Amino acid sequence: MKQRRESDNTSSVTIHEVAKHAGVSSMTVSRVINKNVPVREKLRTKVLESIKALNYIPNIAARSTRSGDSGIRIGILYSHPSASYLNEIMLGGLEQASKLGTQVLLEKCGGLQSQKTAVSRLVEAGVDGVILPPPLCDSAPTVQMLTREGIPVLALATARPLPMVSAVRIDDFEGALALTRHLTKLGHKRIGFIKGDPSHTPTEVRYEGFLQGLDEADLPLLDDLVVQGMFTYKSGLEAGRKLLDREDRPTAIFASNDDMAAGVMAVAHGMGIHIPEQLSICGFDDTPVASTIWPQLTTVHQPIVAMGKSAIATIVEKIKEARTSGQMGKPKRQLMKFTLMDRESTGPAPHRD
Amino acid sequence: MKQRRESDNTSSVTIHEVAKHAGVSSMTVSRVINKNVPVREKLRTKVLESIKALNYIPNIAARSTRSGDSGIRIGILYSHPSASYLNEIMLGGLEQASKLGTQVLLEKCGGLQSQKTAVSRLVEAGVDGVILPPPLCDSAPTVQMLTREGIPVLALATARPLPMVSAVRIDDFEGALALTRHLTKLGHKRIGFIKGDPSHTPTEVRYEGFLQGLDEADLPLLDDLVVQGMFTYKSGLEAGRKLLDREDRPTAIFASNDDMAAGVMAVAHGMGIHIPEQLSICGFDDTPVASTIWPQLTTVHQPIVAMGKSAIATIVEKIKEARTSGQMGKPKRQLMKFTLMDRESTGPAPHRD
DNA sequence: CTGAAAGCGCTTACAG
DNA sequence: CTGAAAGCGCTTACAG
Repeated sequence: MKQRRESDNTSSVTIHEVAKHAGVSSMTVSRVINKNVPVREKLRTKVLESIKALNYIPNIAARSTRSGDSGIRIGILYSHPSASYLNEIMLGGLEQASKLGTQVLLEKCGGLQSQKTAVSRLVEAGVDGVILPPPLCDSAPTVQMLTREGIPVLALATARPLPMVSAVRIDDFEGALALTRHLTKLGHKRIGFIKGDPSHTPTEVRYEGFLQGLDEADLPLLDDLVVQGMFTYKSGLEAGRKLLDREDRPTAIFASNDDMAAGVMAVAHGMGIHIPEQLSICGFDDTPVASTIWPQLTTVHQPIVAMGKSAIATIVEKIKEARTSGQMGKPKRQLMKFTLMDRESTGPAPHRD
Repeated sequence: MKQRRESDNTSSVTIHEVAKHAGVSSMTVSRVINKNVPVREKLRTKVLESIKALNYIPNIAARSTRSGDSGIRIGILYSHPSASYLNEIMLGGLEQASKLGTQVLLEKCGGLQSQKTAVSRLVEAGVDGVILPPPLCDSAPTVQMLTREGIPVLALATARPLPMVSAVRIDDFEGALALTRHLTKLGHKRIGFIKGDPSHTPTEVRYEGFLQGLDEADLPLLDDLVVQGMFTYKSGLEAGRKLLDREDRPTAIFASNDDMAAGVMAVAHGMGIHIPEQLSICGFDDTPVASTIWPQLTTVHQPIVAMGKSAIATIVEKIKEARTSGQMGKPKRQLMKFTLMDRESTGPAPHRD
């Protein structure tokens, strides 16, 4: 283990000390750090060595004062504080914001009236852009209020972005399709499906992905195996009972999110149905509950933290663009990669009795 | 709704513009913003008005360059990345760090060997302090490696802080006691208890709180109703079966954390036991699963986000103190308030048959 | 209690 | 490709 630097209890290494050590100007060090500018290879190497030798890490706060990002204020307007994805969005958002030196304002709201108030507060606070996590990401009135004020809006994790808004999201259709293929490849033919809250855009899109998956495998849609849910654990419990408490129950159930899948699993546990031997279950989102329960849930992972980061980065770009060009411009759309998490809650279809 | 400022697409309001507007110097504005310094009431009012009129918000990044916090680097060393509390710790930590302009380095590790490597990396990166979330908060070897390097350590959410480390935590004993009182007041006399992982300090302390609660209610400890768990959902499932699959089952079960409580609940659902009418269940921590499952779980809320914030603030103070005095000094200990979340999983004890 | 000056660590803009 | 100067928005340290 290395010795601590003597100077440690006074302050950190600055760019100037690195410059001195490397025998160049601070500007050259700055250029090396910030990549994208050409520096002669010889100098670059020397600087890099000095950085290592002195254990230099750039002071982000100082950087952002000058680079212009630091004046930017982003609002995050949310309406569903208990949702487990919200923490992760904030986590990614704050991390990115601190990198950019951007400020973040959190604003909570409930119904439509309170959305108006919340938007006013954000406008008064002078935000330069607003990020809308689900379910607000699909709220036309909110988007309209913001847009009318000339404030760029970014919808996070929506399945179908509204016309004028930027968006960071995954392809819900492809995600559901991948999950369905996973089940059909395991030999499942009787697959139950639990829909989500009809007012959320991913609900329909995920269902469409499921249908496509059945189609590809030449499987018919079994109407009575499609049940309406509300994205809640409790609705999963109820849907699970409907699907499992029958003679010809499905060999697999695709719940439109993890919470509902967890509900189904509790019902199955209760009926003494072994998972995955007798029943495969999968969810969607890969929220914390997916790896809490047993067996752990096969699901589609949304990279929420990364999406939170990207949301900040994207809207900051949008804002700077607008400042430069003086007009709103086209919305930015970012599609993130999802991951199929093949865990223990799915397995080969049981043999016919 | 207010009109957007004309200047909005160029930049934010600065302290100087406020000063001009109020007819004072920037220093006076700075003093008003930063509270703790005396300013004549008349001037203060004028400044406050100007701040409001111009909609001024201080630029945190700029502030921290000068105020000295900005050079500080804090490491967060964690070993259990999937734990649901980790996100919240990070959330609070990053938020506070961005306020202070402090930088945060995340470092992940596994077993003891990898802890050594991780500590080396943090030391090389020149961190000025390290925060240890559970379960590393109780790892004597890790603490020792860090302390030997002269780096202040802060243990987060430990039940019993090691000698030389600072700590931010709740009182696990009082929390468990409050929960037990809640149950005994509801008339429960046969209360099952599921212990946590024996290697974590909260395990024993929560158990002691439970014992104290029984004692206060003049209830005997029923040995066969105390079951060992491991803080996992699966261990809760197994413990739940042990406790419920018997003639004289308890009327209430106190699981040492929420994940295990969720496991017990799944077992109860499976056996057709109604909650809370026939069985009360409570957990500990108030992690996301507590409000996901149904019925929602009565539990003890740890203010994790606030604890993450406080951890950064506390260790930054510690570091500045050490820089000033030139020596380590006493560890700082911060006790946060917990909240008893009385939800739907607990109710009056059922009548004797 | 108030202010003018200097400086935090970095980057932008201007020269070469 | 490289550097000297100026400046980001704020606070510290020094005068009054």
